[in-house]
Amino acid sequence: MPSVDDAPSADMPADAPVIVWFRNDLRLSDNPALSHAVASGRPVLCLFVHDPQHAREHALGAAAQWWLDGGLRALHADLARMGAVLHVACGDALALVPRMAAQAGAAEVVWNRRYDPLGRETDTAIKATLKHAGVIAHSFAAGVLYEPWTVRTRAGDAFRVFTAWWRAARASGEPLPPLPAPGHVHAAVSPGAWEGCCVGIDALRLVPVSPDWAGGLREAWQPGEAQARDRLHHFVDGGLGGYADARDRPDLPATSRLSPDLRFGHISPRQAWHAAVAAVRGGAAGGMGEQDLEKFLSELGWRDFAVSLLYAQPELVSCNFRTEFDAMPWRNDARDLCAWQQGRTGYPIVDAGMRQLWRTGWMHNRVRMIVASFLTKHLLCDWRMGEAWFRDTLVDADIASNVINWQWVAGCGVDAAPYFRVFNPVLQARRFDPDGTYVRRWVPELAGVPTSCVHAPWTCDPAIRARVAYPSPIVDLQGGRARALAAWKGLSDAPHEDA
DNA sequence: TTTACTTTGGG
DNA sequence: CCAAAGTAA
Repeated sequence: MPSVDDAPSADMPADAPVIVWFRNDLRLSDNPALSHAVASGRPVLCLFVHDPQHAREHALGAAAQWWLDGGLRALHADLARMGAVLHVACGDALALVPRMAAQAGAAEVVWNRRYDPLGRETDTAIKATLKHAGVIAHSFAAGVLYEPWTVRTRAGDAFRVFTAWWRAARASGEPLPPLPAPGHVHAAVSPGAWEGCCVGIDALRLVPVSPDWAGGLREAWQPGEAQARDRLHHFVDGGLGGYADARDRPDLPATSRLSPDLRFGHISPRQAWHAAVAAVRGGAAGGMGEQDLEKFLSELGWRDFAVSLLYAQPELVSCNFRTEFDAMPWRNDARDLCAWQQGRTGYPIVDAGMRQLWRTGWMHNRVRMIVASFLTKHLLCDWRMGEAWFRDTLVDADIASNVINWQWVAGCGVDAAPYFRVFNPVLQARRFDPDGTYVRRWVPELAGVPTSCVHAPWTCDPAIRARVAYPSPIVDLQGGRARALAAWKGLSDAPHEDA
């Protein structure tokens, strides 16, 4: 998998094109595959392949498809400014990419690596097919700070604990400085034979039409590399002041909001890393923001850690890391799940988060943990149900982060200790949304409720309650917690490795 | 990346 | 009485 030097096709004419196959790297800067293609001196063909079947079965939910539409349009426009064209095909990449390479008489196909199980399988097969056909296939590292196989224990195993993994990763050196965007792309003439399979972005039908539920997404986001760069600079320009603490506050604009940009590669984690380091260490603040910087870098690290765990164990997309959880007596109550999805649980912080997700395709990180704990603990719903909902509704939905973090919250993942993570949604809300600003923003029914009871409206004065149309709690917190701990204890009685 | 319950010590 | 600190799960 690490970069391979393939037999050079010396017999290829000098004007045989290079195909840059874009996937989760919709950007021009710090794009090693694109830079390699430009540096080769050959004419360049830029290609994106959408596989609806693959997308349906694997992690490209409806909200992420909406983002992809905007991301492709932005990349198309950015490439056009460089003098190049983004060719958009629709179908099975395994069949299309080798065929299109042959039709174009391509000397080389290049891409930036992906690490999810299905992506790896597809890319390995395509690489073999291309090589067999005498076309050079070359892949690059661009989507992570540290590729999964580069961080290993002394015994050569994968790490299972973040802090140990992070120490080893950082000891392997600083991530490479980002590459500049090419100044100009020498585009190849579009092969006539590509007409048949290149359909254009509209034809992918990535955007919802009837009903058009994406209004909230359009208000909240503008996909694209330029917008990602703006978000990054807006975030780091303040020197990350207070990030370490304020990042937990959903009522404050303290997080980077870069998750969808990283998911689709409008920005690379290396760019985020180096921009943050430069802003803090280069700034006048001296060592002041060091703690905030470390916190932000470690959040980038968590993203890589999830990738490396899934790389080591692809079955974690659907199997419990701790197999004793296979016996968990999930209730999976359909009405509970529905109330959770729609933000009608009667717990304001949970409902606010779920409504923010539905409306904007994104949820604050702290609130993600609260709603996930509530679903898997208090409602005793299988984490896979929550994972599927997040996958379909988050614009930043990423297989590795999604499954690893859901397993972590549910207690069946690495670094698990289930009883540590029964979040009390009322206490969490009081601590991290002390004025109720976040809750009132997303649950407008509670706008007139005083702060003293906004996170637990059933405790309000009856006169206030009577004026507020807001559901009663669907589960008792104490009872739900006790039920979850009892279910977990039932598993613990069975033999397992550690506590 | 927690909670809930107990103990302690100051008022 | 209450907050802070300790601790078990």
